[in-house]
Amino acid sequence: MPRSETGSRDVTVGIKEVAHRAGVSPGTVSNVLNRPERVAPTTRARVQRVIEELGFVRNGSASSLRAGHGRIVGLMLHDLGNPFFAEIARGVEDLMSERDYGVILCGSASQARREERNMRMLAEQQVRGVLVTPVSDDRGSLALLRERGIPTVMIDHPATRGDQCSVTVDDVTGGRLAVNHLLEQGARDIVFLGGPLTIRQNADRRRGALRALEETGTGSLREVIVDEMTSRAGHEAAERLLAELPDAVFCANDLLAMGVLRVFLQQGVRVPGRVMVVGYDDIEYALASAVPLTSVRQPPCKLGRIAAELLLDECDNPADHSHQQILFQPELIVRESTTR
Amino acid sequence: MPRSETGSRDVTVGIKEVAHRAGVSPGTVSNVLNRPERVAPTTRARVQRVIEELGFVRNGSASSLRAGHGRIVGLMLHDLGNPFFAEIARGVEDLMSERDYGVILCGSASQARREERNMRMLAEQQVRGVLVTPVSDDRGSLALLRERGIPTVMIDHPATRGDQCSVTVDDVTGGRLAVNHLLEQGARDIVFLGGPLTIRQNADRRRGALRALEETGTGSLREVIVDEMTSRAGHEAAERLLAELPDAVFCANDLLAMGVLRVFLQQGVRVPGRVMVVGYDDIEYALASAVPLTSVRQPPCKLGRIAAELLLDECDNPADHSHQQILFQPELIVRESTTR
DNA sequence: CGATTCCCTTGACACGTTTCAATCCGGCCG
DNA sequence: CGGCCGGATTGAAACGTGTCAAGGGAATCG
Repeated sequence: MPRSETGSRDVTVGIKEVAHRAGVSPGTVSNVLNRPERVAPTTRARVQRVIEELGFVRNGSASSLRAGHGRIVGLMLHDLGNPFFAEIARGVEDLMSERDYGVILCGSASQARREERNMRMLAEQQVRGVLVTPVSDDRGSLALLRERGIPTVMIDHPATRGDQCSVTVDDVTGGRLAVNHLLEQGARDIVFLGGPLTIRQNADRRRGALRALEETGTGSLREVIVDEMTSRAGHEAAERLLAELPDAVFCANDLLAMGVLRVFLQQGVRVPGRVMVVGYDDIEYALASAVPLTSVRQPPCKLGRIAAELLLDECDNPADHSHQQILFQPELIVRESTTR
Repeated sequence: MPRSETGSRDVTVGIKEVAHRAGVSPGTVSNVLNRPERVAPTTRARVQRVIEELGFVRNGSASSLRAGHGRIVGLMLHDLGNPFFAEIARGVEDLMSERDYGVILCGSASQARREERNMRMLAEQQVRGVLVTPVSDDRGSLALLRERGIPTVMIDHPATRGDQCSVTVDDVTGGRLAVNHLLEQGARDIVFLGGPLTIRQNADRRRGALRALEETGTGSLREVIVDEMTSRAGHEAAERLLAELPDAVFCANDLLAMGVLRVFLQQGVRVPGRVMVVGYDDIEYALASAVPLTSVRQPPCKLGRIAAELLLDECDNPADHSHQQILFQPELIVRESTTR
């Protein structure tokens, strides 16, 4: 039976069927879809009407198979539960949606193994490019992509080589701002509470903190390293801190800080009266928390959007694309949690 | 020049190259990838070693083209910036990652037009199925998918017909719980603050609120409807409420509630002393907010995970899959914002 | 020893699109 | 009037994999 005798929609309409109905060749239909300017206006209109009538939807798999890549990019983030990363995702999704690209979302949970597995999956999907907040510096899983000529943009991690773009916020400065502020407020015994130092953000924020101490020649830094950067982890770390309270806690992100804050308040430790707390990221909820949180602000949505723009630029103009390392400066937002 | 004479990896290694090197036919390699049990152990091992050596990565486009679908599902949510939806995304991504599926993430911004455009994109990508928190009831864009035989699971929206699964939380009960509690606490002049009533969640939560009033025969409900369900919108709505303060505000989600809370506290309106505030979703930050927020708890991560399981079940056992409508009961978490 | 069975393996085709060289046609110039 | 040019269209050849009917070989059974 010949397919689609009636005008009704059919699951299986392809470019051929459209071509047949419009009285043109498949090649012309393809041109209408991909380079409309090469098709005569009247023909184009006729084809488009048939497409509409039949409810034709292009088969993306066939398209990417033939073209070598599709209109899809990958986005790999540490933790979707963290509003900071969720905002990055929103920024990316926004721009990609405008440009008619799809986004495959992956969480690495900061584990190199998961990162690598997801990278393989993205490579399989023939993504056009990948945006990633990498787990570590060893460009292991990134190599997998570059081997295959898939452009990569790093978010929140500076590119160490000149062969790719990156969009970063200066974490050393961020750490320095935070600890300088604490020192100015009179804190001396300061705790750095962060995730594994193999993750660059933690290492840099800690380094910034140390630098602030060096520069001023005052104060000392204790370090508490936890596995995850969640409020639960902050909660547990704070309980251990109760035994020997510092003057201030500098947390490597706001989730940790909120966990710390909760324990302190529950236990009657006055914040900032007894201990000051600083967070990082300035997520929306830092402002609204029990004691409004002093935090280092980063612009996550912008980070995502700009990274997405760089990636698409590299995809669309591979010839005259120049790799850029964009560095934002963080901003310290002072609130009650550090002002006595 | 014959390709890949050396042992080094090559971007263009395909199933044929692997087959050649392993001394088998392409069909066998395909079997190793897709139905390993049909291949003799020694052959399988040999092929797998060559795959490893060559760094072969299967071309997903070719695979989906031939098979009719790939290992990718779509996930469409209202708003990635809302932690409630971010948690759903995390639940979905978690399970899909375990099962080696990829997730294409889309935001609808609660707009039917964006929803439909994204649905088309997902259809083009030949996704295996779609998880969606639909914008409205008119199954317009869902029809696009079902026409093409793409399974759909609705999250946080009951299926009106029996041809699909859904995972929902009982929003009417949620609204009733919240307002009952407010009435018990002595509130009479109550404001319902929510997004457009065309979005089912808002309509149901409001309906639950009304039902609570009917059942007890006390109190009255004013309604304030805003466009977006963000803390900014809550902020603006609260400023308008200042002119005529109610006894309590029942917010259709926590973001709104946090916006309201901020304005009240800034303006010296005591919470709960002068006005009580209830939120919805019980996001992580509701607990940590300036006045810990009474809220209606829903299990977003579980919602996402279970929806994902239902979808994969439908994909893998289309024959004996029975469509299920799973309904969770919400739970009222009482905190300071409503306890005088 | 031959027949039968059961696994493994093979090889060619089809999936729907893009691409590109070839063709066609109408108009313009000499 | 003939030749030429340039834009519009054509048609067939890939792209890399999955599928399935058919082939092959070893072991088992009569």
